[in-house]
Amino acid sequence: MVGIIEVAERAGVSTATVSRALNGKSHVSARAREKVLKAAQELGYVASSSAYTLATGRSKNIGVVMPYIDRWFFSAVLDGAVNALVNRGYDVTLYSLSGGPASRKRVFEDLVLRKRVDGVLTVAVKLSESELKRLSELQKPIVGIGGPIPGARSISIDDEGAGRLATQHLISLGHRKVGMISGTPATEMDFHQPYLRRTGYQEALLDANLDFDPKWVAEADFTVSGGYVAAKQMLGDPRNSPTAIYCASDEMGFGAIQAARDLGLRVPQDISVIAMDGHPMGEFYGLSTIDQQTNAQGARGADMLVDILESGDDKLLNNVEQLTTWPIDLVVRSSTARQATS
Amino acid sequence: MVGIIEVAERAGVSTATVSRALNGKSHVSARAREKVLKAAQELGYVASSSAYTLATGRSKNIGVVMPYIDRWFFSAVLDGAVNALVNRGYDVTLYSLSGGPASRKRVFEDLVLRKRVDGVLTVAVKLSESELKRLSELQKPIVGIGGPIPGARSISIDDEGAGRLATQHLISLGHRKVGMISGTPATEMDFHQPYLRRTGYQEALLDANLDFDPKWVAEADFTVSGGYVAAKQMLGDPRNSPTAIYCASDEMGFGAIQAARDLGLRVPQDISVIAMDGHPMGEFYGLSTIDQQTNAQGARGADMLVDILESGDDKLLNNVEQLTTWPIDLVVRSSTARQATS
DNA sequence: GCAAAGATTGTAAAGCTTTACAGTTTCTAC
DNA sequence: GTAGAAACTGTAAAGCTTTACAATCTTTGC
Repeated sequence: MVGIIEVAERAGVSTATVSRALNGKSHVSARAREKVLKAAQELGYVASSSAYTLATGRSKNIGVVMPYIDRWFFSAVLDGAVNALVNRGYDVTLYSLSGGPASRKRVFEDLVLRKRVDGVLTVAVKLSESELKRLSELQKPIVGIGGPIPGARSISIDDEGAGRLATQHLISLGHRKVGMISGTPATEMDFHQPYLRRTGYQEALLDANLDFDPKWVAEADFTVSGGYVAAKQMLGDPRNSPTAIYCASDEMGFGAIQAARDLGLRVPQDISVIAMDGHPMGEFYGLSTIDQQTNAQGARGADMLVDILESGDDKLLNNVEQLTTWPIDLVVRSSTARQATS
Repeated sequence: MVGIIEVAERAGVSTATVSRALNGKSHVSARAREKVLKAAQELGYVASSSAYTLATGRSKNIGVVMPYIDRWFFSAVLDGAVNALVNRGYDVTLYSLSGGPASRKRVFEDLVLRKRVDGVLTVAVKLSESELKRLSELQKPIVGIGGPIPGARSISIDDEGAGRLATQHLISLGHRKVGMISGTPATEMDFHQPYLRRTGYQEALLDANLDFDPKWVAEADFTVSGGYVAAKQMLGDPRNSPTAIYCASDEMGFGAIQAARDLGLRVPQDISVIAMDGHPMGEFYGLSTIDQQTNAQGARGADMLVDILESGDDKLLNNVEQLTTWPIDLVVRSSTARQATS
């Protein structure tokens, strides 16, 4: 195995100079730097990361913690984060919480403690007081995506505002009977998007002095088939069904569109559907939506984390509560239209 | 920072005994082990992974390399791998190849070399001769998923057989005019699934003495909208359109179903559609498919890798070419049916 | 009770890098 | 030409663990 000593010998300098040259530090003459680079190149030398970490205390590695991996929202955030981090020279180690509370404890106690990561990016995970404390003690910065984290930095859309905006869009098109398919809070998801989005919906109705029929609100599990079942139930009643539906996720929106079609309703002539997320299949299905640029959220969160790490300012590390509200876009496609005058 | 020395002092033993006790090695009396465990618990001690890696040469970390992260197939494999690995005490570091050839080179030269990972799991990535050589030199075992890797272990379905099976299913239902929507090989994907699946399709037609019309084969990019466009084109010609279509991915299948509906064709009465993958939305859309249990492939690949690492048998490490053919299941749903007698 | 074998424990080296500090060289201004 | 400053370079310690080897204790068979 070729180590820094071999490089130093070949270049005819000391290991200290090799280290400085390879890490781009100053106080190295151009000539020495060149010799070192050449020797390292020829030997195919790459510094051992464990020795680097042991010596410096930094791992150039970020831990990403998320409740699911194979759901679209999470994989999109992850993709954005990985790309941003690789650009800045960081690796990503992935921790899933789907193993239940025991694995969750292990993630936070064990893996972070072992100096494996320089910082933690959480997605839709609300840290407990003790988890936060532990990370704080260890000077590990944290950035959360998908909801505010008390005592830490986070990036989140305004879920309530999103619900209101979507609903207002429907109201502005003349709809008076507006339903909603809300999400159910899954156990591993620590935030309250379902609740907040529904609050926004109700406020928009209230502002517009519109009736609110409890039958027009259903809960589903964020999936296509969940949305389908809920929408079919809601739209099936010929005497009292809404003319527009707001779905709390695009996937539920796909299901709702399908349900409408299966009931012989035309979208958008008979029923308007708007959802939210910005799922890539949304364009295909012509689904109007509130786009939250999931990928970019991941990238931004990653960049924030690295900025903190590289600022060198320890004061930035801990106990900074700061919520970055992520902008959302209303994307109007063919699934929403002015209500037919009856 | 609490290190092994503090634990040793508190337990009244040497650091060697602490290390042995904590790592479950033998040659430690029950009494000493108990004292150590207690002291470690009280101090909240966790060994530094960089020091561990430096001393042992093992990182308990697996690198997963894939061309995309936010596409369903890849995130499903990743999910399976992460869960399997966490169960066996390994972390996962994720490398995306979407940054192009430069980042690819960096992944293989740099990151693996730096002793960051004990082994590599690749998904739909064909390693070059030199990449393989480098990994071999470093005694890093490799397992590939999604295609055979010359000179290494891999897990793959029989793509040709899958194409044949799907096509035979359609033929067995009485279809005589069978089309296919094949994938285009994306630059980052190194294997030839598109080609192989199409070969299987053509062989099945040949075996059944059926005509093969070049118009009945289209290429699309594996996405829903790609499948939609291709299917609409193929089904739009009223004089000469197939009565059944085999799509090389479920997402293209969703698009094809939609295209048929938009053309006023009923699925499956007027047109049968079968695809392949086992996408979770397939059940919702009633799409018949060839299920390849993506999640389980990831888990199996991860387990293979850890088995090699923990066998302790160096001969197993390198130059073992071994292809595990992964079983596939024909899942018949409502999108395929016997052809209407005309 | 004792020797030998076996189990347990401790000491210290090894693993590889970064970096503080001290020492050396080069340059500048007079 | 020289003193002083500035830039460069090297030595050696620190970072934390595992583990080979040596030393000590315990058990066993007679």
